[in-house]
Amino acid sequence: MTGADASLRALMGYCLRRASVAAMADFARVFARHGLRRTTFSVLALVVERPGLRQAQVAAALAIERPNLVQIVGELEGLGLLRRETDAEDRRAQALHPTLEGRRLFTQAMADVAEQEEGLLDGLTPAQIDALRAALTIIERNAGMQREAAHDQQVSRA
Amino acid sequence: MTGADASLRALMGYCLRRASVAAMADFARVFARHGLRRTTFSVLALVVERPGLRQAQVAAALAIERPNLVQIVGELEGLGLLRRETDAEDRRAQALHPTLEGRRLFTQAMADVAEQEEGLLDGLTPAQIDALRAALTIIERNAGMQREAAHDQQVSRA
DNA sequence: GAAGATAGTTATCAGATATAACCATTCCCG
DNA sequence: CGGGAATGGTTATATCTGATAACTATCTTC
Repeated sequence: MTGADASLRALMGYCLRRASVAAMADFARVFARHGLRRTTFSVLALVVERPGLRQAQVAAALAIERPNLVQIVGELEGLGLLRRETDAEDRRAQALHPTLEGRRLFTQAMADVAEQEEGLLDGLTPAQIDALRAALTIIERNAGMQREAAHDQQVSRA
Repeated sequence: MTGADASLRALMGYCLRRASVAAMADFARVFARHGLRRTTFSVLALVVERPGLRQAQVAAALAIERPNLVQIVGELEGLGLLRRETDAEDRRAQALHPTLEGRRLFTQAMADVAEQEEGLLDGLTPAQIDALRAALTIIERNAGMQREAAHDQQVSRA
């Protein structure tokens, strides 16, 4: 019963999702070892890289809906990995700053994640890896553009 | 605020997921135009390609849990796109056969999906596309192997 | 200063996926 | 042959993720 999904394998979307789901399952275990989830890891990464970012900016950068980010940031704050600070210039905004523990834990988690990635990319040359990243970026952009176009259509129809 | 996620972009897993999520959102709209969802489309594809497949075989091929497949097959059956037939050789098993309407609708849906894919892969050469598919296959396999290894560890620990 | 936009929050919901338990049937082996 | 283990399908349920609507507080604009 090998290759029953041959016709689906011809679709890049299918390959993309199967690879993504399989890879995410692996990463989830790595995140869990550090008490994180995929989303909390991503947010922490962003906050460590760019301290002072506001929640809305984090949400936009990671394509997370703001309401969902509230819970994620709350979890990270509860873990003592970051803290919310009301922005002095705009008292509506919450600027996010990593704690020392947040930076420390992120460094460790990122090292683990990188190691996991090595195993995931085993069998690919550096050139192939670069090409893969480039291709994925193009796909993401194309998808976004198609979605926008469809949305525009809807709007103009209205 | 462009490129706030630069350090995450260095992770292939991040690029993979962003691309996958964006692409799936597009495909979902295509599926919906035919009254399908991603999972029902996949199952229908398999049943059209390999009539007579049993549910457990479909579930294994698509990495869907059997309980979840029940609902999916039920939906397709309700739409009149396939029918369940108790297997003569094993009266526990349900062999799945596409209806004429099922084949017809799948052909149309697949054409639409293929067209969507073209747009998604815009800017990639055929060689790049082949390389991408190959890379995704390797990643999926690597991920599966790492998961198995981790699982084996757990088992031997028990 | 009023109207509208924006940041964060709350509550809620929809969807997909995973788990446990159950019945019917088949397989395997003593 | 008979009985226990394994398998196929099903049901019910839990979980987890992401999406939407509506609210408050604050800021912006005119």
